Amino acid sequence: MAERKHSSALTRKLTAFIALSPEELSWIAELESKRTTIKRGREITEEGQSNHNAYVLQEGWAQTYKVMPDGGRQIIGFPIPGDCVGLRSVLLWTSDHSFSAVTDAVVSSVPGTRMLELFREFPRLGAAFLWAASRDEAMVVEHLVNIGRRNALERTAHFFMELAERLMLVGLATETEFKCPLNQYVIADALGLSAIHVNRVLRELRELDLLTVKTGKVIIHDLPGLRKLSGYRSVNGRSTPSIAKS
Amino acid sequence: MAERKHSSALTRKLTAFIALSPEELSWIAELESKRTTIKRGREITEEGQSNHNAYVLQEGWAQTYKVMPDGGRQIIGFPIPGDCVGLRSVLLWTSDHSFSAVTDAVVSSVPGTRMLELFREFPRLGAAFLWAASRDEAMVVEHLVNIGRRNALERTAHFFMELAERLMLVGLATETEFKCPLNQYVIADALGLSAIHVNRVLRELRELDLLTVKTGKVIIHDLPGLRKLSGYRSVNGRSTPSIAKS
DNA sequence: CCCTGCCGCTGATCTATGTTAGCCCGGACA
DNA sequence: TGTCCGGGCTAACATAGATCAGCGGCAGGG
Repeated sequence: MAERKHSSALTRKLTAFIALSPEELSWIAELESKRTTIKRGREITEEGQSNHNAYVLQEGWAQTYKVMPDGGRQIIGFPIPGDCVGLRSVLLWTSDHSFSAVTDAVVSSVPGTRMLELFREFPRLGAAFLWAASRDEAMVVEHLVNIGRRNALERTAHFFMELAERLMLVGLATETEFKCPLNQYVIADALGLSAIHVNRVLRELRELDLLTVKTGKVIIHDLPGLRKLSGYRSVNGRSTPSIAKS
Repeated sequence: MAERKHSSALTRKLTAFIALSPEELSWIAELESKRTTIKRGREITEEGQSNHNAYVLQEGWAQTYKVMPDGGRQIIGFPIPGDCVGLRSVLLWTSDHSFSAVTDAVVSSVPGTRMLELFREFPRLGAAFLWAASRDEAMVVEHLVNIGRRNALERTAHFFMELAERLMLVGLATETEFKCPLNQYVIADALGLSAIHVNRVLRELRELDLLTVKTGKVIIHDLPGLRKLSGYRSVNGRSTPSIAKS
């Protein structure tokens, strides 16, 4: 939709909320300039460190999660390009989750102190990041409701609906299919289920002619059916009140 | 700890992160000036409205939640005095959850537009609210992990540990007890369990001499035991990197 | 005073999901 | 070419937690 000038995913996202000055834009660009490639599976932050970076995901899939004492883990979310990870840790001065690459990925890492400087120098960016953080929080809340109050079938369906919609917004999905590198173990850790049960549920979704999940690819057979089953409500509508005067 | 001058709970919270100018303080004070009392059980925002207010809880207990199509609901959190509710809805331009009073409560309501003006006039407050929002998000994440990866007993124990710690920070709990107006149905909706099962679990916690939950009051018998059972990790440490120069 | 409704509490049963223990296939690698 | 490994897949069995049905106490209101 929006004509995408050649700009980073992050600035494209933020400008949806607030018009950024050239100076602000160039600072952000500089923050993002230091890019690193990370191999799939690599963990980027561990819980409990105390000197923090923030990361902007540029390419690839990642996951944020917490590990339990018994070795299990709960995946919080799957950042996609343009998403910011670890800002919370910077602000709260305590790393409360881990972050790793699901596929090979490219990230820019920003020292926490730089991030705080940025807010000092360009306070308007505080509001912009607040808006972005609110979107993230809304996603976590949705995830919470999904796990707390839906059974495995609805839950899984809902999960893929949400994923599809997010990816569509970035042009990475169509109405009928999208690429998806998540295996059943990862899906299980995200949905609070066992991998075995995920397998059963995926089979059932397939048998109901709703959704087929193969390695690397998801095919949507019956969108209205899925929507009905999962109680999914799209989060559309203009999502930008726009605090910029003009 | 901090000598509390007579200031609102909200400003006390925000100044923990950033030093506010007198002008900023007075604006916030004005925002908070319009107070309303709401009766217990009253719902303040419904999902799906489209003209939004933000609320600052001043006194009493509240709950934020989503209702499911089948009538069930998932409680997201229990704001306590000083917490801001509905900011997300204002920023995202879509009310994604409901909010109601658990006890009689006092709130200040702030029209969304005022809130946005505030960020335009005093951009530094954007960073301050971003910090506050990060704290909220961390709580939701913790809640997500709790529901996704702990069984009913651990989950319930963890829930009360967290509650106790939050209330202690505001001086509303001691190491051994605190007032708590939540009944078993509400606890169930928060933990993603049935009320019946909550009852059983509370009985078990009592029989294990860990925790007694009575109407209106929670008594902690064995803090280390609870901590061990629930895998609770305190979220202490200075939680303020402080972006203010001085 | 009795009625009503809320809340805590319980036992019996049912079911969704976890656990254990595998098989099979395809791709990477020696 | 064979072996190893990750991942999808399955069946049999175990169990945590939901559901159903109901009791009793207590506070508020007519």
